[in-house]
Amino acid sequence: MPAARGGDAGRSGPTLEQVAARAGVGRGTASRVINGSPRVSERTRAAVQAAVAELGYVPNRAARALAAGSMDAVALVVPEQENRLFAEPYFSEILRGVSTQLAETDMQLLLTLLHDERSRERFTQYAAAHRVDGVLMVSVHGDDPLPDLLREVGMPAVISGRRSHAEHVPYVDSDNFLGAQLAVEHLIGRGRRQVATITGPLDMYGARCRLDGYHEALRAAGRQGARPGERLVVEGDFTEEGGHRAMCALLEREPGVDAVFCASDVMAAGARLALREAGREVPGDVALVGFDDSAVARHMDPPLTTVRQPIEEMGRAMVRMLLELMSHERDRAGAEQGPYLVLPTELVRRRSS
Amino acid sequence: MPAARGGDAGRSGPTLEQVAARAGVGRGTASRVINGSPRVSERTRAAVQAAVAELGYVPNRAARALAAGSMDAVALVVPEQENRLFAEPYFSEILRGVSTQLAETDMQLLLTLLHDERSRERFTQYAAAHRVDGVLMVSVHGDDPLPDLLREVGMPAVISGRRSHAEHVPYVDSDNFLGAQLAVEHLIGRGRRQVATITGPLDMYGARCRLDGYHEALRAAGRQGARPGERLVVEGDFTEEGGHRAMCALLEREPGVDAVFCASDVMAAGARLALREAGREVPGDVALVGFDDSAVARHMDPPLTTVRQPIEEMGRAMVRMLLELMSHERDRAGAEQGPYLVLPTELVRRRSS
DNA sequence: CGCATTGATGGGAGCGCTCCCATAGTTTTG
DNA sequence: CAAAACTATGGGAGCGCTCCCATCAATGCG
Repeated sequence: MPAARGGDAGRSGPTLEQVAARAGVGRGTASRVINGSPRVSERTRAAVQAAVAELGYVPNRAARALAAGSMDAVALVVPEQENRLFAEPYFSEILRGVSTQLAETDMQLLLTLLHDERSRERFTQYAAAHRVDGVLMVSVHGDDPLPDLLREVGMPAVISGRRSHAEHVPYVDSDNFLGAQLAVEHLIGRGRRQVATITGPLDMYGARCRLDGYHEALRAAGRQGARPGERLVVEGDFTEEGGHRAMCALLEREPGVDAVFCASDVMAAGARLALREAGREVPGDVALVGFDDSAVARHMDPPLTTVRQPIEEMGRAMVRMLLELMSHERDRAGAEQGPYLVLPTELVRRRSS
Repeated sequence: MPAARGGDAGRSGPTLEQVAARAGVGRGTASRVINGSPRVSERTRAAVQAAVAELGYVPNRAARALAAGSMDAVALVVPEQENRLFAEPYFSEILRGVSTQLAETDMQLLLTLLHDERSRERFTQYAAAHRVDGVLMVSVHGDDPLPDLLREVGMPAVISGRRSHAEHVPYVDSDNFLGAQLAVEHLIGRGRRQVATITGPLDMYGARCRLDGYHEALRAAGRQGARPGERLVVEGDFTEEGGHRAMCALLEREPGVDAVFCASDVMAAGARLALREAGREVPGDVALVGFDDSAVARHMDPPLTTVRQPIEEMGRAMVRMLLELMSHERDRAGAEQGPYLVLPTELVRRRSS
C-alpha cells in the first residue's frame, strides 16, 4: 500500500484505464462504450460493460468535466430574501420536480441560495465562467439583473414565472390569470354580490395577472359597471400580516363585502383572522378563496378553497426546457426569444366558499 | 479565433496560466496566491491578485478537483419518502443553515433526493467513488443502511437526529427529551391533572425521547403513581390523520383528559380537529401542546403552544461538524466514535394551553 | 569568510477523462 | 482484382489545476 501523501485523497475507485485493461480493450473504446457511442461492436460493448460491473466503475466527474469542457451540472438558484417561499410547498415541490426530471439524465443538481450581495456576485462570476451548464431560477423579481446577465454570457437559463408581459428569458409559468378568473367566477356562481380581492405586490407580474383575472371574471359577469377596481381591490404583500391589514381596510371601506379572493393562501389566513376579529363568519358572511393550495389552506378553519398550480410539473418542465436549451446552445446563440410554457391552474373547492 | 469545434463548450474565462503570465510570475506561484499559501512575498501576492481582478479569473473547479483529488462539494441527502418533511419548515431551515455555513467555505452544495431504489444505489456508488467530499443526511430512519455504508467507504458524514441511543455516526440533534419535559411541565404548571400524550412512531428514536421526556415530567411532579403510561399514552405516526385517530381513542379511553402533549404540530392539528368534533374547547376543556413550531402551529385556532428546535442552527452545526471531520479524515480513519452535538429546545407559549 | 539553512519561485508530472487522428481489418465498388 | 470507403480500435494530446522538487537568492552560523 502506498504511503498516504497529502494530495491522494481519492482512493477513488477504478479508472477508465483499468476498466479498459480488464476488458482487454483500449481506453478510447472503453470510453465509447461508457458514453454510448454506436461505433462499437456488440462483443466489445458487452466486455466493457462486464468490466464496469465487476470493478464497480464510476466515471470521475471532474476528469470528464475537465476534458469535455462541460460540467454536467445545473444550478438551482433561489433568491433568499424569499423567506416565505421556503415555508410553502412551492419550493419543495419545484425541487422535487427538478430533482426527479434531472435524475433521468445524470446531471448534478447544485443548490445555490443567494443570501446577500456577496453570494450573488460570486454566483454571477461562477456562471460567467461557465462552471455550470445551465441555471434554473425560482421566484425572480422583476428587477433582478441575473437572468439578463446569464443571457449575456451565454449561459442557458430558465426561470419560474415571468417577470413581465414581455418576458424574453425562457420561462415556465402557471396560468395565474385563468386561475384567478376561475376563483372569482366560482364566488360569483355561489351568489356573492360584493366580490373583493386582496392582491399581491403589484410590481410582481404574477400578482398583476391574478388581479387581471379577477377583473375579467367580474367583467364577464357583467359587473364592470360597479367599478370594482376602486373600492374592492386592496393591495397586499403576500404575507399574513399584509392579508390581515388588507382585510381590515376592506371591511372599513366596504362593510357589505361578502366574498374575497386572496392572491395567496397565506394572505387568506391573515384575512380570515381579521374576519374572525370582526365577528364575520366564513363562509356564512364572507366567502374566502386563496391561491397556491399550500398547507395553510388545508389547515385553516374552515379549510380554504384555493387555486392549485401544478408546481411539481413546473419543476420538471423547467428541467426539460433547460436541457433543450443546453443541447441547442451553439446554434441559437443569437436567438432573441426563448421557449415559453404556461401550465394550467385548477380550483380546489373547500368549505370556505 | 479558433473554429468552434464540438467539445470546446467552455470559452471558460482565463486560466491560471494566463493570470500568472499577466502578473509576471510562474504558474506555481499564482496557484499559491489563489490558495492562500503563506510562502509568497507580499509584492508577488499583490501582483497576482491584481491580475486575478483584471482578468476576472475564476478557478476551474473541475481541474482543481481532478488535480487535488478532492471535489470541493458536499451532498445533502434527503430520503424522499419523507414527503411530510418538505411541507414543514424543517427542511427549508436546515437547508438555509447548511447553505449559509457552506457559503463561508467555497464548497458546493449538491442536493440529492433519494426517490427510489435506483437513485439510492446510484448515490451509494457515487459516494463510494468519493465523488463528493462529505455527506449530510436529513431525517434518516433507524434502519437506513446508508450512514454505515458511508462510514465503511470512509466518506465523512453527519446526520440530523440520532437513529438510536447508541448512535455511532456523527450527528446533530435537538434535545427532544428536555423539550418534551418542558412542554409537559408547562401543562402541569397550568394546573392540568390528566396530561396525556400522543407520541410519534416509537421505532423512531426522536419520538421515543419525547415520550421519555413526558414520563420524566410526570415523575418529577410526583405523578408516576398514576401509571400514566397505560391509559394516557397513545402512539401516533406524525400525520394529521394519525393525530386525529389517537385523540379519538384517547377521548374514549379517558374522557377526563384535560391536556395533551402531541409529539408533532401536525398531529396536534389532527387532535384539535377530533376535539372540535367531540365538542371540547381548546384550551378551555383540553390544553394542547405540539412540537416543532411549524407553520401549522401558528395557523391553528387557537394558535398552538409548541416546542421549538433551533433548526437553522442545526444545519449550520452539521456543516461545521462535517468540515471538521473532513479535515481530519486521514488521521482518524479508525476512530469508532464521531462527535455529537445536541442543541437545546424551547417552549413557545401560545393560546392553546 | 565559506558552508548550511531558510524563503520564494518556476515549472514538470500527472490527475482521469474526451477528442480525434492514425491504423488495421473488412467490405463495397469500378 | 485493385482501389476506395467504411468500421472498429488504440492511444496521443491536452483540459487547468495541485503537488512537489529543483533552483536560486538571501540570510544565519561556526
